[in-house]
Amino acid sequence: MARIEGAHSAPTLEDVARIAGVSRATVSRVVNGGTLVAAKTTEAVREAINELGYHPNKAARSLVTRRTGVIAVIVPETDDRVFSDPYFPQAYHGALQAFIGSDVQVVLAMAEPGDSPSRMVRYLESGHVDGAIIVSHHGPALAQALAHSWQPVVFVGDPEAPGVCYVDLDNVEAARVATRHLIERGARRIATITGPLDMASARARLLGFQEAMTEAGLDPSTYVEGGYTSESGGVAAQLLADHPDLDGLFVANDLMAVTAMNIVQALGRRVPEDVRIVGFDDAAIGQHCTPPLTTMTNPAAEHTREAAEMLMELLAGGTPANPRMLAHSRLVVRGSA
Amino acid sequence: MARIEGAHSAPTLEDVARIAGVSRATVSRVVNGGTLVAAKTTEAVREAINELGYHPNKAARSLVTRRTGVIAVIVPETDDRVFSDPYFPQAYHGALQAFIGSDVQVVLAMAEPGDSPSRMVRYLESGHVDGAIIVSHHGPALAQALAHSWQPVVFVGDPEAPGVCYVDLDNVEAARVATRHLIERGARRIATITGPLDMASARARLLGFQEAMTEAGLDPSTYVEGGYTSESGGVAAQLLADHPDLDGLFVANDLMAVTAMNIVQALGRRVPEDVRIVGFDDAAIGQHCTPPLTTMTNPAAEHTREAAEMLMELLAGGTPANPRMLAHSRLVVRGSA
DNA sequence: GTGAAAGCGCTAACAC
DNA sequence: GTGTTAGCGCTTTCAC
Repeated sequence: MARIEGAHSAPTLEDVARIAGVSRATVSRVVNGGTLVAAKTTEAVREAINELGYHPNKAARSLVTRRTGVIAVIVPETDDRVFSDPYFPQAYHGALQAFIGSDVQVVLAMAEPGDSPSRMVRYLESGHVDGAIIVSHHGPALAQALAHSWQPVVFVGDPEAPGVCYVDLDNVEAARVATRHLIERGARRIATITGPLDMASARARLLGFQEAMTEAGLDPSTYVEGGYTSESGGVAAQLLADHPDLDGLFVANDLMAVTAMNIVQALGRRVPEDVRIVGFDDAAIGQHCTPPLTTMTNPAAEHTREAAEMLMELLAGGTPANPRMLAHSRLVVRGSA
Repeated sequence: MARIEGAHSAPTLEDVARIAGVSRATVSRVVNGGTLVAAKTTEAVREAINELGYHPNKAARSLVTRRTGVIAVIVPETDDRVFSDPYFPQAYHGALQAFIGSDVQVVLAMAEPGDSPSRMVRYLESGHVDGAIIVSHHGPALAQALAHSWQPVVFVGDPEAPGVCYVDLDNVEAARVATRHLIERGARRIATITGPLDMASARARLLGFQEAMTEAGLDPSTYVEGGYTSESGGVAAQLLADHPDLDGLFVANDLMAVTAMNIVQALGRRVPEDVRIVGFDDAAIGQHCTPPLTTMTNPAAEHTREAAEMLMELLAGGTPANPRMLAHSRLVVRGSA
């Protein structure tokens, strides 16, 4: 390696040690913790460090400690989706908060949904990160692959694989509440636009809808699958074409709900007079449409914060209580129902 | 995966070498490139690798190569801002594209604007990344600090520090074009809402506006500073209060422009009949408002893609042509002017 | 309280 | 073609 002497390579422990007149071991002690070292020695080392602008080499350190100090929030969605659904920033923010002050770095990794689980497992095992929080996974494949690995991983949302840590919301109950609200407001011919049915949350919300409908003696069979994206709310047109007498709509997230509402209105129905609509997630976008969207809260940041706690336990060698279910989602009544 | 040896530590080169009956060096050769190794040896090594589920240890590798294989897109803005302005996803996406297939990982790092430049320099020197693309910096402090470091870094937007690589748009010219369009459409009493004036792009757009106004013999002095955020478009109210006869408005980005348009309309003016508005960035949000927003394009993805190319040159030890100015911004005429 | 010394897993000369 | 041999910069027993 043609590393010319005199060329500025970063200062090492060795350099600091020489200048401070101590051994590498001592410098190392000062850098990590500083106890068990004489005050004046510490002082001398500190000075040398400043003088040199010394900075520990991460690679060398993590080679021996087997820790990188980085955890990832992994979102198996395309980046444009991650950036267009306000759920994700909230989720990311929660993880960030949990690690504030703890000098671990939190990176956001977006994976294409097409990516094989093995590609993600490989990423996790590649040594870039110490552990991960997985948000918005589709199907059990990834979790199953991870279950056999020894990677510290926590899912947000039911991983559908035994032994894998996760935190979740009671989506079934939340959907029931939303649907009952529609019914209370007088809706009878109610449909739901679901999320992608390869996601547990989407299926749970569908189930909750169906339970509430059945419980009220109404027909629970009308639903169409969406994709949690704004555009996929467009299936509302289809719904209305097939069921012109529709008078209630539970939409599995707000992004779709706003689109659906626009379509319903464009098709000449009034909201909420003709069609009542309840969304899910309590996204900001729902506050600014006309009428404002009635919705269910979905504390994404709390989820990831909780997941981060579990991950820290895992990282510390512990076995966190699993799963961790969050307090129920709340109904936010605004104008659309 | 037959992980024997009680304690499951990950398999190493050594393990592979032993099983394949070759030396560590040979395994290393196979792992990196594979040339200069006999076909059958390669084969044997490959088998051993699969059998063991071997995966190179990143820390060990980067300790010797002095490369991490990670580059960062650094955005010195709060995460909520990064997630609310569509400019950033585009910028990030461009960087991602540039590195497709090149097995370097691109991480998105958001730094609080309050962060001292030294904190960011420290991050860059910490060894987590090989280099960085800086997007949306405020003021020259960071670039100046970086200029004295030997970190490979490319800025998007004028760093205002000599010797620092960057790519930029001709914001002055773009603002001129936007302003002239307003004038052509009959506006005479025109104001501008600028971006944060600690950013070079904001000042350049202000300058372009003033030049175009002066050139047309109009009063160039009416402007108010915004923050490139949606809320900061609210300064339009102030502007209209102070200048009730305003008939044209150049807004330095679309987020602010849409807010400004709403306010203008709420205050009883028609757009574009009473007040003509031109925005900047060509964000999707501008297409969905009423009337659709006339705006200037801002190819964020191209910028970062270009920046990524420069960064690769830097990383390869080259000296890229600097700065790199992108093709001009284009006027997109829609309904608001 | 401090130093000496042994690696962590890998790459890259340099021999053969 | 392949093996041998030095380290990369750090942490961490284990003596002293």
